[in-house]
Formats: sequence, C-alpha cells, structure tokens
Amino acid sequence: MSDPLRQEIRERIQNQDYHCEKEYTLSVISGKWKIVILWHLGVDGPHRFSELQKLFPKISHKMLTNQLRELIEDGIVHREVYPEVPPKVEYSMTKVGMTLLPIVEMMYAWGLKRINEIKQEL
Amino acid sequence: MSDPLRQEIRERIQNQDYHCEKEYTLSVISGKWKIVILWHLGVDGPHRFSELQKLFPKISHKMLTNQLRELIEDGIVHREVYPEVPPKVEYSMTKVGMTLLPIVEMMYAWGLKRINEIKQEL
DNA sequence: CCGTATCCTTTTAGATACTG
DNA sequence: CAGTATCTAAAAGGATACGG
Repeated sequence: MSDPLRQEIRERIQNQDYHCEKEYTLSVISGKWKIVILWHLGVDGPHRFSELQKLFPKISHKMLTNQLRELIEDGIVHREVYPEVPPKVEYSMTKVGMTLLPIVEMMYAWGLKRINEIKQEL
Repeated sequence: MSDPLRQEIRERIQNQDYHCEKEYTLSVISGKWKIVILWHLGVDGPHRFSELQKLFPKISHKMLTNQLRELIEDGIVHREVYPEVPPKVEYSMTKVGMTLLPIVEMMYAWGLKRINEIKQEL
C-alpha cells in the first residue's frame, strides 16, 4: 500500500467518523498520476496497461500499478482481463468514476485561468 | 520545502510546459490539511495560528507552518502580522483563494454522496 | 503482456529545542 | 505567540529481477 492519507481516511470511514467528506474526495484523486489517468480513461475511453505507460513515459512500472490498484479499490476504475496469450488487460472508468469528471474539469478550468494570471504577473 | 509534486509543477510552469492545468490545481489543494484549512478560512473567516492549531489538534506545529507557507506561496492565503506584543498573526483567504471554494464544495458533495453509497454496500 | 517482490536511496514528517 | 532548525524514524518510489 502507499498513500497514508488514503489509509487514514478509509479507517475513519470504517469508524463512522463523518467529518472527512472533502478529504475523502481528495484522497481518491490525489496521487501524482491519478487525475491524468482519470482524464484519459474518462475522455478517451479504455486503455491497456502498456498504452498508459506510453502516455506517461516518466511513470515507473511500480507507480502505475499502484495508482491503478488504488483507483480500482476506490471503485473509480474497472480492470478487465481478457483470456488471451499474451495477456491483455484493459482499464476503464466505472460509473462512479465518471461522476468525478466534472470535478476534474473544474480543476482544469481553474488551473488554466490561474496559470494565465501568473503569467501576466511575470 | 516539502511537496515534490508542487515543486515539479511549478518548474513546468516556469518552463512553459502547459499540459499541467489539472495537476496545478491539484498541487495547490493537495497536502493533508490544506482543504480543511481552506474550508475554515473561506467559510468562517480569518484565523490566528493558534486557533488553527486548536481546530486540528493532531497537526504538528511544523506541518501547519508548512501547509500555510505553501498556500501563501500559491497566492491562496494571506498572512497579516499585527505589530503587537505578544505578536498576533492572522491568516485569511485571498480573492484567488475564494475562487477555489466552489471546487472544495463540489468535493464535499461528491465525498458525501460516495461515502453514503459505500455505507449502503456494507 | 502484465504483475509482484526485493533491495536500496530519497524524501517526509514528528519531536525537540531555540529565537524574536 | 509565532516561527525556525536539527535530528531521527518511517515511508515512498525507482531499479531490477522474477513469475503467470
């Protein structure tokens, strides 16, 4: 397992600690590569593991595996294994995952606006 | 400095790498305590350092300092020092910071809905 | 092709003590 | 009261090798 924030939030939910709704959402989308993964899966459709690797050349094998596993655990991403040789595995957004897209889009819009403001200031 | 994601995104912006708008937004609000800090400053108004400490008993002094400094660097939070003895320092949301609140609110709504769904499944 | 396990280096964050 | 510096323990993440 990786992210301790995720762990803690999940424990708090188990313990009926209901003051962490925002943190829960953040814990789902935090992680260096998660929103770009969500973006590609949500907008462009399903991707194989190796396709994601090509999209993000700098991500390590281990990191990609971890990010995907956490997204699956959180019900955001679905993993489909095709019984072929060599194996084929496809990752796609779940219904729940799709409901996150508006937030990602708002984040995109805010970031775009803010980056432009920063450029003005330089 | 702390968060390497923040560092990297800032470098990419400096280098005119404009494919990181979503990541920029995420980098601003990520950090274990930032959204709760934003929530309190945005909804309840300015707070002193010691007041924030009382709100989050588990946060360490160092962590709170770091989170606040990063939020200030990103133009989200304003720091006002009053020339008194003993010193009084107040933190408040900037105009830019206030524009983040709708995203935080969406995250709250999504988290609330999702946590309830998860409870149903148990 | 896809995923896991191990090793090892780097980074993180708490505790503590100190300054204006 | 507010903030900094140092030290230390824990954790993350890359590289690599191996298994299905």
